[in-house]
Amino acid sequence: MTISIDNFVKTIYKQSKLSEADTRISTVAGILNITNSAVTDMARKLALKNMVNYTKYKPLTLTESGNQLALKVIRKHRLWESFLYKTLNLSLHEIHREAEHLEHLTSDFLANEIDKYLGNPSTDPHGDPIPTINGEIEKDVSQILLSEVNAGYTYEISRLSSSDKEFFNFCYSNNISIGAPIWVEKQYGHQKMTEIRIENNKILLNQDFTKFIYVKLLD
Amino acid sequence: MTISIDNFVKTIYKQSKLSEADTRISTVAGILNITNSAVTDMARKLALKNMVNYTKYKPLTLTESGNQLALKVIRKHRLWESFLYKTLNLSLHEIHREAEHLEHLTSDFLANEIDKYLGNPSTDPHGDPIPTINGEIEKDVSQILLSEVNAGYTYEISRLSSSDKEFFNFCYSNNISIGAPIWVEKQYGHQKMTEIRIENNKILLNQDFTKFIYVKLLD
DNA sequence: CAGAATAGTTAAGCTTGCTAAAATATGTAA
DNA sequence: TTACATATTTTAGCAAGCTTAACTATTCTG
Repeated sequence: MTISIDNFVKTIYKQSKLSEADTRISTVAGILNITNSAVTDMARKLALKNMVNYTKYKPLTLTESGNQLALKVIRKHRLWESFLYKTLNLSLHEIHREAEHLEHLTSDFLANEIDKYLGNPSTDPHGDPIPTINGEIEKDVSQILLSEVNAGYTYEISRLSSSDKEFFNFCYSNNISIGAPIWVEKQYGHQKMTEIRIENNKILLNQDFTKFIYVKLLD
Repeated sequence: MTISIDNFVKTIYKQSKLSEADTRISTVAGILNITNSAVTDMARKLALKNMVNYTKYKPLTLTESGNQLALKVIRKHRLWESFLYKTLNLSLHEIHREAEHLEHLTSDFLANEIDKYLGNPSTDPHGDPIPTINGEIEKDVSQILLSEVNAGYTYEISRLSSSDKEFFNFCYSNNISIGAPIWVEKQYGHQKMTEIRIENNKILLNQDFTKFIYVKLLD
């Protein structure tokens, strides 16, 4: 497996979680920053290798072995993030940036040694779950995207699932961090905005934020 | 810079230290496990990029910028070895194997963070010097290859500069480790063998070992 | 110093992972 | 339901990093 293939299946994996219907050629091309034809090309090649299901003009999906590869890459990514965070004390943005590269040249052996060192953590510093060595990933159904929660309740932030520097800068400045309690004041359906109250500050978040923040209902 | 280029300049750098005259196309090809024509090809391309000095039929040498790139790669390699050794407690053979991959996808930023974490070490766990961020590398003239020392003196082992698993297995079994004192009984010039005494055991080492073990004279 | 052995070069060709441009299919709005 | 906009596919082509095979230069040996 090459770095290109790693990134290709990882992208399909993640995009499928967001929207199966929108895991289309042009969407994947946009994320990977390559042309549509390069994506069509790769999709065909990976279909031959039984990693991807490809039907002309249809959204892309992963086969079971494509799925397992994606989970392996994500596992390595999140283990690196955890490891660099713990040892070197880098920021959430920096660990992502470095892990994005290291994930591709990491042996299963090394990933497992890092996992052992960390005590087999279930999540990384962003709160994202770390797939196990067997390719299982925990789906915590109690976690909901902030863009989709009901207004009028208090929640606890459980994941900051972004990779963008500005995102984390904003979160840091506004005390949006994992474990912090927030009150959801109102959801503006049409404008796709969410009004929250955190430490007595009122903040209006758009989907650039609320699609990356997961919360749990506090009872 | 690509992984191929990293490995190419690293190989020329290391081979040049062993023997400038024998830093030839076929020698480099043998080390990289590619054909002579692939080496000629790459040498030409890197000559255009001003990394390598290439004259037909002559040994390869690095330009100043090729040298700097090689030192950067070696720095990252040795920092990774040191970091994995310290945190994960891997063996000398394992750290080499993993660093061999990681060195290529490591940002200067990350290398510097690792360096800071380790307290700017001057050598890695093999005893090999770590180039500085400015591309300087310490040459300790008091260190001599075991293949070249005079018999009849006691030395201290200062470097085990190999990457071979069997090499380290043998060293481990015979208490050959950094810091250990050894008595050099005899040098057999013709057969290229060295007879040493370590912890009252007499061992005859050939050049597969003595070309990778550096020692310092104990006074 | 000739000739053989060895090393190096050149040429042609392959795969991977892309791009650009042209052709075609799909979806949508009038 | 046509017509257009958009998405996708197809075709041609390129650079990197290789290989194999044929050819040529260098070096070693007798």
